[in-house]
Amino acid sequence: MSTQHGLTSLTIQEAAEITGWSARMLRYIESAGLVEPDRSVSGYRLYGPGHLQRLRTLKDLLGTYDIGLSDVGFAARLQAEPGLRAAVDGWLTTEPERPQDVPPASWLRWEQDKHQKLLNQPSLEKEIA
Amino acid sequence: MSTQHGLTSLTIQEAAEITGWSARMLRYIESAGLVEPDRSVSGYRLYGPGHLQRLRTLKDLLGTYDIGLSDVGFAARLQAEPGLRAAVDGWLTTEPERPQDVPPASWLRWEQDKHQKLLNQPSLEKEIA
DNA sequence: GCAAGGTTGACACAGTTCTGCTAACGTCGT
DNA sequence: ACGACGTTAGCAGAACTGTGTCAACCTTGC
Repeated sequence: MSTQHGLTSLTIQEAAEITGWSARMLRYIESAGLVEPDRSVSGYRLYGPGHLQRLRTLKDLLGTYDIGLSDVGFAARLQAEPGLRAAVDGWLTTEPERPQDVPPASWLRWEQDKHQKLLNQPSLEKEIA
Repeated sequence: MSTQHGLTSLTIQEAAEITGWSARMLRYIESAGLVEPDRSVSGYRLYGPGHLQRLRTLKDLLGTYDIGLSDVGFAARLQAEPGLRAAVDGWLTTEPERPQDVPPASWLRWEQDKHQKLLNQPSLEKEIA
C-alpha cells in the first residue's frame, strides 16, 4: 500500500486495484475528460478520494444502465452546450403528429441492445392462441 | 413522382430523394426508432410530410453539431428513462471538489474528435526557440 | 404478366469504442 | 545502481456504427 506519496493520493495501479478499473482504462477515462487526476511534479497521476469515488460511481453508472463512456461523454456535451441540448430535445419532443402510436420499446430496445445483446425476456409474445 | 399512393405519402425511394438520405439509411433510422413511417396494408413504408420534415431536421441536427444517430438515440433514452437522466446528470454535476480546475475543452474536444479528426490548430507549440 | 420498385436479411467494410499488451524511456526507493 | 513502477505512443482485436450492395421474394401499374 505504501501510504507515503501524499497521504491520500494513490498511484494509478493502486487506484486501479481499489476501483476495479484497469490502469489502462483509467488513462482512457482521463483522455475522455471524465476523471482527471492531479499530477505530481514528475508527471505521475495522483488519485485522491474524490477521484476514487467518482471512478466507482462511474462504474456503477455504466453497469446499471448499460451505457458507455462515450454516452457519458455525450451527456457532458449536452450539459455544456445549451444549443446542442435545445436542438436535440427540440427534435425529440417534436413528434410527427399523433403522440399515441409510438410503441415505447423500439428505440429503447435498440439503444440497449448495443452492449449486451442477450436480453431474452420471455414476455411480449403474440398470443395468437 | 406519381402522386397517387395516398395524396401525400411517399415511398421510400421518393422520400430518400427529397430528404437526401439513402433508402438504406431511412430503414436504418427507422430501426433506430427515430423516424418511423406508416405502412401500407402490403407493408410498404409511407412517408408523410411530418416524416419528411423530421428527416430533414434530423440531418441538420447531425450535421450542425457533428453528432451521430446513436447520440440522438441516447438522448431519447435520457428523455424516456428519468432514472438514467438523473443518474447521469447527477454524476456529471458532482465534480470532485474544486470546480475551477476543469479546462472545459478536454472532453469537449474528445467528443467532437469522434467524427472529423482533422482539426489542426497551429497553436499549442513548445517554443524551444 | 412483366418490369419497376418495395421488403427483409445478410455480407462487407471503414471508422469508433473499449481494452490489453508491448516498447522506449523517465522516476522512486533502498 | 537496480528493480519496480510511472509516462506516452502505438499495435491489436472484438463489438458497434453507418453505409452500400446483393439475394430472394412480394406488390403495383400498365
